[in-house]
Amino acid sequence: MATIKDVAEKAGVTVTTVSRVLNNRGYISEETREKVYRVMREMQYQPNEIARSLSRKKTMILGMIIPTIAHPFFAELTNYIEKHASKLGYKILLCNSRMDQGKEKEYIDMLTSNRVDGMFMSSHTLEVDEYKKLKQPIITFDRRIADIPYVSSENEQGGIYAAELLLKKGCRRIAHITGNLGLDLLSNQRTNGFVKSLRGRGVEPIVFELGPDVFDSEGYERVITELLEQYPDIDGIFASGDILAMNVIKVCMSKGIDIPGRIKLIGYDDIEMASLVSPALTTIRQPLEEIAKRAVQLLDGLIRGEEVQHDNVLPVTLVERSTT
Amino acid sequence: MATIKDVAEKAGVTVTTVSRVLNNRGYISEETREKVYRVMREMQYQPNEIARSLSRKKTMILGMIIPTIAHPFFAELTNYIEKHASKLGYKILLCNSRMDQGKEKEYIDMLTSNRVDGMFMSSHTLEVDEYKKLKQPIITFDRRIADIPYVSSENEQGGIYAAELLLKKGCRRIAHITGNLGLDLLSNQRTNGFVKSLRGRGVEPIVFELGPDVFDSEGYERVITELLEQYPDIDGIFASGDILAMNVIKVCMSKGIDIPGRIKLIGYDDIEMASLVSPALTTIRQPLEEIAKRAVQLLDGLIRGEEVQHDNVLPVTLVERSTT
DNA sequence: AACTGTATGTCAACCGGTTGACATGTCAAA
DNA sequence: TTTGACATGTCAACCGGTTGACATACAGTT
Repeated sequence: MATIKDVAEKAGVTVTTVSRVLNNRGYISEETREKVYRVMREMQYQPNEIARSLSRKKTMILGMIIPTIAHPFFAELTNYIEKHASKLGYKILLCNSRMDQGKEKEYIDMLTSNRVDGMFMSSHTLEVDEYKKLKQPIITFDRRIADIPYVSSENEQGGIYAAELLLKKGCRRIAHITGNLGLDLLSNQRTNGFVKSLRGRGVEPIVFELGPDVFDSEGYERVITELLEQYPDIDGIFASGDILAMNVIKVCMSKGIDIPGRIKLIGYDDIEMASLVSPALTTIRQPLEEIAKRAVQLLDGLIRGEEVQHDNVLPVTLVERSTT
Repeated sequence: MATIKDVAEKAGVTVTTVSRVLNNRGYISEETREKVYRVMREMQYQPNEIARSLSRKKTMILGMIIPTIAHPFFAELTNYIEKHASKLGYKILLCNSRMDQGKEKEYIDMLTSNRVDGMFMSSHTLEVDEYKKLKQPIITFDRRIADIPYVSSENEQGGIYAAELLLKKGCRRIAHITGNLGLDLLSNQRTNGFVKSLRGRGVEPIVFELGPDVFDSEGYERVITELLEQYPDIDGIFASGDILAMNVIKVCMSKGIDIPGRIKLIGYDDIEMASLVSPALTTIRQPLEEIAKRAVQLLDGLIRGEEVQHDNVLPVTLVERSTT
């Protein structure tokens, strides 16, 4: 690969001049500028970003730590993160923690070693102290950790919407299936809002919590089947994620339970798939692109050394389709 | 951030010794090794990978260029790529080309500038020559470009499986919906196999090709609706992707067309979602994890300067579910 | 004639590691 | 006593850029 020296020699100038052209600093005549650019093109010169990063102490790389990119929610989130980050010139290093503490820690160290300018954390398997130790700019999703700025959505309100809709539709025997509540995530507030709202109307929901290790369809199906067998009179279900809700549809189909006829179902997130499945899923929509955009703005702000807003809670909306 | 010099000073040794400890080279006494490690821990030292990369001329980073991570097929593929790449110590830089030539070119340049050790290309909007120019180790998916090693699956066989199943189920008025055939992808062979197989049995399929810009659900729906209205007597459809097939289900549902009653449907890929939707999708399964694993092995081989196999075509299987 | 703005060049330090060449010293085996 | 494996140190070049300090030279103003 050609280096800045090769370019300088061939163009008959010094590396300082080439560097000036490259970085638009100091005085450069139009003539020299063009000559340098021409030589660069001829030699197919690509400046070595590694060397630049080293001397500038800036990599323009951001780390994205998520449980798994295979999950549509994280895939869509990451998609928007990449979209908005690339507008500002940042690249994304992808890290799938697979809900494994060891992997998550390794990835954090790796990102630190690679001197990324900042990181997004959407996997939170570690202890709070582990995160507090980190000195790099960080934005978390759906989790408050000390003074790390976070982005989330009105989780409690989402739960309330779900409760109100199910009640309005006449459900009285209502269940809620949620991920592991032990992880101290803001998404647990969905459960709070839902339960509180129902109790306020005299309905005591059945809450089913997934184990910490349940993150695949088989696990979902097992839990859902169990729920339906244990409480055969259920007439409404609020699942804390769309994929989970789709599994509910699947299990109900296989058991001949009609949705929305016998059971009304509400999901959460509004991933693209939600409007594709049959019956189309009623769900609580998180503004994914807004969330991503905000997260990118915040992280960029932190990197620039600005003060940024600590709490960033975006509104959710009820999207009614065919499962209610 | 602490540097190797700080560590050396505090440990009372030279940077050479610390470097030796770090890289396990030369003679180091157990005593010194431990002392150095202890100091590293105390100072929370993380070696600067940027500096290492610069001097070693190796970044251990791989680029992954795909149309969009929001599409479940690419999300799952990327997931497995990351899984297997990380086992070998590689990290993944994520690049969404969004089917835009400009973006794809920018990303290739960016990856070159960042001196990634190799790249996976699953977005192919550029001219063949653009790819041939590249000197880095590259693996492509589903496209043959000169002597760049590629991984794909038995696309033609997949098409044949689909044709045979539809015929066996009694379909006679058969349609095929496929992505843009102009892109010179191996996946176009699905169409070849399908069409050839049907013709061999005296059935002439209706082939609907998506425009080069169609890559969203609305576009899909429009085309599918058009197809169904233009040919109301269709009794079998082979869609060249599962997401596309799910859109077919959606449109049929909305038009009151029963699947598999009136129309039998086969998808392609077998993404996770395929078994989740209702009715569960009959599809041609690509061995995604195997494909990813092979691609990682190949790229790693190229990076190590080994000779690797040029053609890597993995078997597909028919997965029969409820849409046929 | 003195000054100023523009356009380059020269030189060298720096970013934070890696690595090779070579020197020195210890200790145990031959 | 010699030899050689082991353990560390010293020194400096190198990876490929960035950047500041300073020098030189020319053209146009005042």
